[in-house]
Amino acid sequence: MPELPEAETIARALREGAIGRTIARVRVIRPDVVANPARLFQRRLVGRRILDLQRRAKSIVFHLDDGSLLAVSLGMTGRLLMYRVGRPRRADMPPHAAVILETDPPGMIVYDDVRRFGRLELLDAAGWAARSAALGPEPLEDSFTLDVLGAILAPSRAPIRSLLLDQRKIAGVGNIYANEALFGARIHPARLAGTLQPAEVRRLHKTIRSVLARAIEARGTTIRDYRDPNGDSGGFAPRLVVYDRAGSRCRRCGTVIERTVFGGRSAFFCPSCQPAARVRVIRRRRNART
DNA sequence: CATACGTCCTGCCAGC
DNA sequence: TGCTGGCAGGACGTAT
Repeated sequence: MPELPEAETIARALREGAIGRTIARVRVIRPDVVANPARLFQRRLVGRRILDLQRRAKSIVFHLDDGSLLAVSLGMTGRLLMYRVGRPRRADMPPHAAVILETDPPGMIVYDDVRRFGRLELLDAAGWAARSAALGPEPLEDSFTLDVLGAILAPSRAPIRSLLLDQRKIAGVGNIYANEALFGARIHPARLAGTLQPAEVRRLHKTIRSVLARAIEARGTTIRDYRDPNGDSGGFAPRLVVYDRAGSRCRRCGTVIERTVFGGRSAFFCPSCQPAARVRVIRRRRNART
């Protein structure tokens, strides 16, 4: 569930509370969320000090004092909860705690995940570099220019919504913000990426960045499960214009928002503001090879 | 190579 | 009230 803005919100909050702490004890309650063998994961983590926290795509990355990195991918329902002083009372423990890091000074960082699609992975610097290299550019960085987006879209035959979800192409965009950015750019989600006109690419470049930035300002979107490390919901849900609004009226034109499914995921759009692809001539070039 | 689809897992909610 | 089917913010592996 959590996409770039939610992961960024979590990383920022943990920067406040977790940097400088030493991991004193590691409890792996649900080994299936740990990518490493659980014993190894525990042994390597205990005694490490947290030097820094970063976000990459939808992952939160702990930088540890031996040069290793702990990458946390939240899946659909993962949460990183921070208890700055001591430990929560039993009744206040999150119900689906999967991994618990007890810290010194006394405190806790709890990874909680109902569905357990998330993963915690401890990597050395080279391992993390390889993972990061497999991901596309960060859409909020200055290096993510209009030309960079154009070069990603042009050769693709995938529906634009599917392409936006492909982390190897662009990092951090998930289903909520893909749909929101496409509405802002007035592009139907099923349009084939390579068929977008220059003006449409320009609009999309702008709306991808603006919707992500505004969502970070609002501390993320909570549809149901998302919480920040303090347990608080994000504030962006009321600003969603199409996601999860099928049957409601478009805020721009009043047309009823529709929902359709492709690539196994829901797409939401305003059929009036985001018209389907024009009937287009199918151009097929004869291939030289068989 | 690129794209499409099923799968992992639990809980919630609408509809009957 | 209780049950059932559908659906969920992700991403990996396999098929085509």
